[in-house]
Amino acid sequence: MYRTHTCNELRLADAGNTVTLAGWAATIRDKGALLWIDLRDRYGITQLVFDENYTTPELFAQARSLGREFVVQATGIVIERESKSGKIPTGEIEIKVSELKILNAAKTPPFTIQDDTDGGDELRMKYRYLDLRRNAVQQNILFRSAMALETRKYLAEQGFAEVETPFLIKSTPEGARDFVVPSRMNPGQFYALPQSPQTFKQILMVAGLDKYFQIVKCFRDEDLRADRQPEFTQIDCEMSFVHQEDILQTFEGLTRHLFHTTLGIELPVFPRMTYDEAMRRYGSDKPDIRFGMEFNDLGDLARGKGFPVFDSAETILAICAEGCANYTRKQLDDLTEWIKRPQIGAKGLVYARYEADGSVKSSVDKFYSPEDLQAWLDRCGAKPGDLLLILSGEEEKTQKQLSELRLEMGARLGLRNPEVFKPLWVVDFPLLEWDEDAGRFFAMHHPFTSPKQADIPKMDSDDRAVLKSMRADAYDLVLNGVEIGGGSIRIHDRDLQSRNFRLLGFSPEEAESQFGFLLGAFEFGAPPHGGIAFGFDRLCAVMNGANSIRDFIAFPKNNQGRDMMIDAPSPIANAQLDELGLHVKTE
RNA sequence: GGAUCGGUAGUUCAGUCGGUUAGAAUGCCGCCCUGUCACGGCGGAGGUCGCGGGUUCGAGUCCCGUCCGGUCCGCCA
Repeated sequence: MYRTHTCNELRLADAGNTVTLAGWAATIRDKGALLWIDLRDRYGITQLVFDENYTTPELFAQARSLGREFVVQATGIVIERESKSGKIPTGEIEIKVSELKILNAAKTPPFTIQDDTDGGDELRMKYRYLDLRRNAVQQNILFRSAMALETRKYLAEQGFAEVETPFLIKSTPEGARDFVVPSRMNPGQFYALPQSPQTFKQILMVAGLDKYFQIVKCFRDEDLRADRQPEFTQIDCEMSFVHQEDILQTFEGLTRHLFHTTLGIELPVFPRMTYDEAMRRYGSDKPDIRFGMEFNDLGDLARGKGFPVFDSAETILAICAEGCANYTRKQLDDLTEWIKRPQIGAKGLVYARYEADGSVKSSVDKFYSPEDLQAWLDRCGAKPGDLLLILSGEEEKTQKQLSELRLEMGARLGLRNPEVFKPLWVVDFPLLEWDEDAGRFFAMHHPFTSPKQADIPKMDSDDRAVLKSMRADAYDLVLNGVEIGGGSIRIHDRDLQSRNFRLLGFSPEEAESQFGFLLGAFEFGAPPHGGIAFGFDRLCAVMNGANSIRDFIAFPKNNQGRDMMIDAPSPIANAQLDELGLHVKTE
């Protein structure tokens, strides 16, 4: 037996008992005649004590010879500490060690195994097994484990069946790039790893599974970000005989259950907003509603007064930053520079200060009378002391730019508190998205998304504006400005699906070769169905106020898609290539 | 594909206008210390300044190229 207790179990009530603990030597404090070792395992820390008065010289020397991160087993009596610590649950006791065994020596780690480690990201990823020993990271992984367990509990309770779908599937050109896997037995042919189990879960509905879920890996061969990994995990669900409302209710319930069980937080009923409203009020389909600072349209007030930039602008939008009228010229210049960076791409920033004395000072005083400016302030509901920030230009771009500025101002003003959670359903997404480069429509959600019943007649229109105005039974769950999940009611009618494919520019032959199995299935009695998928890694990160999902993934990739620990990807031997019938092009 | 920031001791970083012996903290090693818990004190070792080229009397510092890492845009149905 390696241990009788973990390192977070013993308390004052255990004093006098002989115990055996095992773990890592976290810190060793040598005081000469006294020596303490903090023994650490996943559960906590228990202090071992060695005292010249009663520890044999041999044992004392052995204790002194230990290095950090040695794996040791210690047997001794639990005693009450002379100096207690309130910092750890075992702080009132320590182990008077009588027997010490080194289970494994360890090299000095390249960084400290502490909450505030001195290790940089690169080292931490290379030595991820050491990084994962750190309490801070371990808690994240354990949080994720609890989330997965609670997800299964809740969905099982609701009657969902967990079904595994294949990882080796078929490549399709729509959507993200696929990771492909060569088939040895079928030379020249390739599997693709799923971007999501979309078609399979719909087929499970045709098969009568009624309610399906899976906590499943998905793969997308696109460039990475702090919140985007090439392999990531979804809570993937599909339900039969449901309307949008049933799905929203079920997954609002799941989200509330997860917050309740893992964080002890009770979320209110989630507000809902249409896509159009979200774009109008926040310029984003995933607005952070922890703070206001909503958009105001100044188009009718600001045009036609001789300011050429505004006169020629399709859209003029303003936000009101409360209490920012005292911004210095330098701060405003900084904001202007920030908004002009290529990543944002605005041409310039117009401001109007509502001074404390009630006067208005703006960067466009030349063109506008105080009365004009007052009308802007009133439109935005500004109070003395507030600052209007105004962007103009082409509508979509301006919305996007001002949305970025709004988030930046929210952050600067400390309005994006990571401990506050404001969930939101965004509903009624457009069915189609026009791609200027490709010269055709793409599905905004995916090609199986059902148009709203009332919009189905519009499908036959040749007018691009009419098609653009079509709305879908598609919805996203947004939490603190992060898209946590999305889904839709699916098309279950073969005829409607064919019409949708036609809109998306698929010839009947292309539709047949790529999705024939699904279209075929729809001819054998597909029930009305719909579903949703949550980004599991992202949900874990947002619930902990973290921006990066990497700390919630045990073994993440870096932003070149590399696993720094195992050093993948890597070349393979020629023999292996031959067997797969592959030849690598060299430049 | 593009923008941007960084690479100096095991680690995290500082290093002025280009100037002669490249520093700090921490970690590591040694000695001391009877209540530590970020223990403390004294001492010591530790450097291909990412790599290659260039400018210069002289380069960690300036220029060009390149590699690696972070963040972002494009991309991500």
